[in-house]
Amino acid sequence: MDYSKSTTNWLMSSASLELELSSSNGGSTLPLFDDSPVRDKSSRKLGVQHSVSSSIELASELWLNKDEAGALVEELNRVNAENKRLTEMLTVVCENYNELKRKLTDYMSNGATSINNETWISNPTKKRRTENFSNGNNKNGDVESSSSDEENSYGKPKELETVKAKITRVAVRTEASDSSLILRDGYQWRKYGQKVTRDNPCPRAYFKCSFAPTCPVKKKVQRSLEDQSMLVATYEGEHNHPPPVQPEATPGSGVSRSVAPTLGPVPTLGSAVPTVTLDRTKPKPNNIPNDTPNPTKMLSNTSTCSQAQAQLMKFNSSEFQKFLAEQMASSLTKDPNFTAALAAAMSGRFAQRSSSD
DNA sequence: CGCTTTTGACCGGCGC
DNA sequence: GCGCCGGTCAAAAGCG
Repeated sequence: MDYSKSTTNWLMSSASLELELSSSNGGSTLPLFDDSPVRDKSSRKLGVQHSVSSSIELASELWLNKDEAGALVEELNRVNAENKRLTEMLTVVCENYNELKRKLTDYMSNGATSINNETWISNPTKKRRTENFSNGNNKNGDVESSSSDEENSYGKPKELETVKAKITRVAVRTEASDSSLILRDGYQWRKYGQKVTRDNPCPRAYFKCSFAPTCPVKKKVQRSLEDQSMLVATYEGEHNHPPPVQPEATPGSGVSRSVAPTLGPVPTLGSAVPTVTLDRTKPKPNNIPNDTPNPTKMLSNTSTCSQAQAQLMKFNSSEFQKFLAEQMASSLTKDPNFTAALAAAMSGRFAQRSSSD
């Protein structure tokens, strides 16, 4: 499990941060993150330079009025300068990210052992392999080696699965008074069952991803045995669709669906089942919607990681949130489709005005 | 009316 | 083979 990649994916997807980090005069590419996934180069050639030059040509083609074209050029230059400023900000964020990643790697290699919730329950009579929903604590220390297809005892014939289901686990702290088993992670889930299991008196709820009809991802949610304010969710499989763009706004609004904080793609399971702990009891910082992915939460493990958390507090700042919003706006200005649509709309207005004059 | 949740029944794996 | 157990199904109920 690579927490840094999850964070990277979140950063890349949640705020349209696919920026071409080229300076306005040079165009040298600055890598976003050390481990940024390899992307189609052609899809990244969307710098402001392209927008400016093509827009100027477009403007000169569309309008003969030099004043208006000049105003447009001026505006584009302003956007260009803003983009440069944002690029610098993003560079700082990237540096912080890389530093944080390095510290996290050190931390993981030094003290934090992999958390594996998949255990053999020490039962003298039964050796049935069970899950431990008690918040990732391995009671007997007997760690089973990886086997991510543990949940194949379904009632229906197994589908032709050549790839083993990816399993990951997320622990979420909820209000003590909150007895529901709804865990909002940005996806839409359909509950299809609930069971009381032998090792935990709290019922376990079973969910299927309902955002896409063919999505195979399932989720099990159960309260922790030790700390019943902790909800432990186990995700199985990988979403075959992008996360919903609009997470559900408020709990309890409209149809009661289980929509969870966007945790990004279900992380790949290595030899250990990771546990990510979210704390939903704390107040939301700075206008962050309830279901907005939060890098701090995403990287907070069940073990304390004060150094990493301190670093990640930067991501939580209002400045960073503002920065994300600005990046989205910036991404729009760099989209050639958006530019063309804007030009078409403006040309329509100018044509309308000139005809009315 | 359509969708979701609830809940008892059913199925298959596993241990004895 | 039997019983236990986790996981799933599907009819009924609930809800907007």
